[in-house]
Amino acid sequence: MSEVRINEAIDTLKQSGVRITPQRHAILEHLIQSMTHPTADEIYKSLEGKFPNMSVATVYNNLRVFKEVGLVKELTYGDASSRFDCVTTEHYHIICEGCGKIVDFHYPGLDEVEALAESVTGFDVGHHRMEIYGTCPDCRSNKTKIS
Amino acid sequence: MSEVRINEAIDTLKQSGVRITPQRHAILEHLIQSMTHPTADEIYKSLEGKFPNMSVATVYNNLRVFKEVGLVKELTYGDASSRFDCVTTEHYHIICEGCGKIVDFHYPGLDEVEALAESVTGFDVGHHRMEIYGTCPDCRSNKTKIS
DNA sequence: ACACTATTTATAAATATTACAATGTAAGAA
DNA sequence: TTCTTACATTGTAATATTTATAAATAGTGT
Repeated sequence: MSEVRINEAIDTLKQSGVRITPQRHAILEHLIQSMTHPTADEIYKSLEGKFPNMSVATVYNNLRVFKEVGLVKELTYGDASSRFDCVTTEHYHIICEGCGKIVDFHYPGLDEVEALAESVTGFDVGHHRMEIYGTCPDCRSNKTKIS
Repeated sequence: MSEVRINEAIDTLKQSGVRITPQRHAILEHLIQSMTHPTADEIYKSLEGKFPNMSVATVYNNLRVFKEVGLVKELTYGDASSRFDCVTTEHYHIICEGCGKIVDFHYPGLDEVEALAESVTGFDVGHHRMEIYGTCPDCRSNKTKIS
């Protein structure tokens, strides 16, 4: 279960010399257990019960720490809030333009494209980002009902 | 030259029933001629000379109009300013993590990935976004000099 | 136990973008 | 042409996300 994954994550943190505070544990737990890709504010709000006087800054700080260690990826969306994704296996995201839902889907990894880009542009390639946009089944059926 | 492309873009706008104001013409011209992918603020600043009392809001408004017509794509980067890219041929971007430079590079288009995502998730796929991150030749040579 | 460092908190600040009301401008009808 | 109406622009205020900072707190090692 997610127990295992939390412990793995904590080990990773310890190995990087990051202290495990109660707040960090809770944020990590929330990230791993929630199947959504929460925003910083969603995490903050969902932990208000357990930590009535936790600060939003703490959430942001620790998400940055997790990012630096490589446990978490930030998905940026312009003016809107970033969403945070606990990195486990290699996967991409498909995003519903109707309701904003984000669904994971697996794909081999676009190594070819990286290689080509590298040779064409002379860059040293580090990583890439890919997202697919569309309409999820729920939103599609809602649309057809209306029309 | 870019003359042609500007006229094509203006035709597209006219066909969509969008008025061609001096400001719109200038923003469009700047987008097409500049090989960079400017931010709204960069466009605003670069047109201050010609239009001393143009408002930033005008730039944002018209970029939205251009986006709706499909002439322009917005590249969002979290908290940082969005950049705007005049859509011409199908291409992707490689972005330098050192200096922020964005370089275009052409690639066949990831139709396969879209198809797979569609069948796996049940979404109706509309479009996708892909970006590659790395270090550009300039930044790489700067780094080696220092070390 | 003590000194030192990392972390959290609370608040203020920075920044990008949007909303809104007022003014200006262009296109069509009379 | 002149009136009317709809669209554009301007200027400013508001919103929202994220970061910076300083003070308070907790944890670690000697």
